[in-house]
Amino acid sequence: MPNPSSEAYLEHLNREQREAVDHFEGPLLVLAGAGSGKTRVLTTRIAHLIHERGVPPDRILAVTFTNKAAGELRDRISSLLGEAPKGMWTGTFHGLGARILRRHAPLLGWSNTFTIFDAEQSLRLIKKTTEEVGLDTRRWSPKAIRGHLSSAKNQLIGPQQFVEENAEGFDVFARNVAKVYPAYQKSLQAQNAFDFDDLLVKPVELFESNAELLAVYRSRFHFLLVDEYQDTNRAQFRFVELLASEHGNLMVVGDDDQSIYGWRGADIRNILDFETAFSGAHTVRLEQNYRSSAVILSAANAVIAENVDRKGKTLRTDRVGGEPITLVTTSSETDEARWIADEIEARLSDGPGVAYRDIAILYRTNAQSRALEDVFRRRGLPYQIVGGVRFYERREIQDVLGYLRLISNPLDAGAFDRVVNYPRRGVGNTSLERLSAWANAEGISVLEAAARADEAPDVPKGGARGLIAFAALVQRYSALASQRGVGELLETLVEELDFFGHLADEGPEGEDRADNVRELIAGALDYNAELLEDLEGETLDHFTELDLFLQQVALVADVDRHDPDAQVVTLMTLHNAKGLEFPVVFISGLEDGLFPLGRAYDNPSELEEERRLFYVGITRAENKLYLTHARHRRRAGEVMYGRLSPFVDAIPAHLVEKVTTAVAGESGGYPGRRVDRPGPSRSIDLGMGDDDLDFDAGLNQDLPRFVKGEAVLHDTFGSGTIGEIAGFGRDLKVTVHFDTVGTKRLLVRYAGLRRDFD
DNA sequence: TATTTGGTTGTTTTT
DNA sequence: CAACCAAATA
Repeated sequence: MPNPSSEAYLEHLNREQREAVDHFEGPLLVLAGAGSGKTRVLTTRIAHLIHERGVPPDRILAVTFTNKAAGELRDRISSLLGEAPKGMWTGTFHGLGARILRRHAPLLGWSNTFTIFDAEQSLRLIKKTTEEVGLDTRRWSPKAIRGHLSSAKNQLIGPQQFVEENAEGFDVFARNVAKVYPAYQKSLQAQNAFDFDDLLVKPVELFESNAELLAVYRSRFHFLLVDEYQDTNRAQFRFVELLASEHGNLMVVGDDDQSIYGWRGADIRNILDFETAFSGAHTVRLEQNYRSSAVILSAANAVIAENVDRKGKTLRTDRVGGEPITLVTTSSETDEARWIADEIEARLSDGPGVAYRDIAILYRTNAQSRALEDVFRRRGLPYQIVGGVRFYERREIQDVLGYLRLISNPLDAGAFDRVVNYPRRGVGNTSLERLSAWANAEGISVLEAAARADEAPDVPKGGARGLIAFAALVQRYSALASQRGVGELLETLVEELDFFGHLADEGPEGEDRADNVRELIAGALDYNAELLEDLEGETLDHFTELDLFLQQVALVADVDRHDPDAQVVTLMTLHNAKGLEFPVVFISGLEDGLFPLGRAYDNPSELEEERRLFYVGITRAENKLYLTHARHRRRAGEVMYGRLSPFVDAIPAHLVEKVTTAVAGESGGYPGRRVDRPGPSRSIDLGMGDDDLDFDAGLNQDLPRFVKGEAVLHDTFGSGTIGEIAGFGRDLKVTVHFDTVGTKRLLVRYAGLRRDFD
């Protein structure tokens, strides 16, 4: 958008958008359909508040769903205004919570330099706590306990209340959680740590118990804006309510049809009941879509219309027609991946217009990325995976971060356990157990105890030596942390510990791990603390750059690391795709049981949430949508057979063009209709029916024919060459010399061999 | 104390 | 088919 001198920017808005932007005081609900320009509305309204209404930027608080969105919001407002909105707070609920707690944690009994435990760390602590209260962690899975704890927290149920309600209840599981919860919370505090959920819960607690402080924040933030409001949970609602109920200057933007976080406590009623919660609310509906083709939009509308629990709206577009949606039947996940790769290559070589970065492949579960990744890697197709095995959760990264955490927070027991014997210092379990017993008896932290390990009774000599050296190292770096930047600190540390040397000893994987550590160091060197706390230097003084770096590490999401400008294809889960858009989108794995997941059938509202997720996926696409499914797929080590997802049935047949891959067409099973792959840029006129998917493939029952010396691919054994051929028909056997796993004799019928064209 | 092994477990989705 | 963990060993 241009940089306007006065109200020029309003001209780029449609009537409804303008209405929202013009709204000044009082509650406002913006029901914004997918692709309806809500980000533009949000940014323009903030700019408008500042520029036209004279609201000082530091009176504004804007909550976004990701850190990246917060950054973009800031940038766009800056370019509208011609200067940065100084003093405006933007961030995720978690980020803002952390920011508030950084200032006031002492009021709650934590210190300002608290650590944020990520999901991994809280899981470890939960496990430890569960054991300590005498429960068997095999019977009571820490993950399940974490889930319950998290949902309790998200409903603002504290340990005390939870115990009151569940300790005597009939639900055994809840009774056990009631044992763990208070102990867990106590341990967090003892380590001066908050978990993710605390970042939402504790600020609420702070405000509820401290009227003066609440008053300060209420007047500080005279205007609140919340994006993706449909995905807020109870704690987030309360946070917003506390700040906004008095002045009522609250704008929320959301789409009930895109609510996909019910499983983590998001309450769709927050948006459905907004008008009752904030009386006098004004509502604006944005139903004009500027993103997708008419074909894609009709499909999206048809899919979401099947849901019952919704406010109901229909997206419109001025665009007409568009490329048909391509529905692809493939044989297996590898076949699916291969077809997708072929299609991408075909589209790209077809001419200009589409680039790698215009393409996204979406899936329901992270595990599905593997098959795609394998094929892409072999083909040399550039890609980036968002999510999955998270960068910061990788073992080697956790090891390095463990040191940093301990250096930053000497009370962090989890970090201590993690790194005390890595690299090896001769400190084993016996040493640690005796040490921690002694630490408890003395009432000192494990790190202090380690420093004086020679005073502790029965700690083996070798162990004690290692412990003392370890503690000395940590203390030395703690002192260093206030003088050096994180990057430098990290470089020195990795050097001193000879991290790369140890990784190299681990074999080929070590090289990848070393690369990851290098990337982390590069990130740390790049890190600039001033950017994080873009204002209000007062808080900066209390913390080392290391503290702030660790906070940032804990709060960045996978999507935040997504680079939309990189010339690569993007692979991610549908959840991560929320809020993004791509000219070309593949939604893969559309099998009944996978998407929707089988267990969603237990509960109508879960099924509706899955359908919303599908809707979110469809509406990410601007020009072309592919839906792919595989007849069978390996899941958790087992072969799963799945019919086409029933979600696809809702899409009117005339919008869809069906394709079956060569492999799927030949390999028997459920023969489908074969259609040649359409030219990439063909456009259909809407209205031509083409419905029959069924059985006319009887002639293709025979198996693929192989010749001696031919290159073939096997799902698990990889590539190889055909040797002897024996038998015929159903009993056709071949000997295959595989490149990596040697020679195998296989029954062609079961082997799923494919010709290797690469 | 360190390493190996065998068994178990699990796949939704994430800040 | 993994990754992860507890128990058995060197």
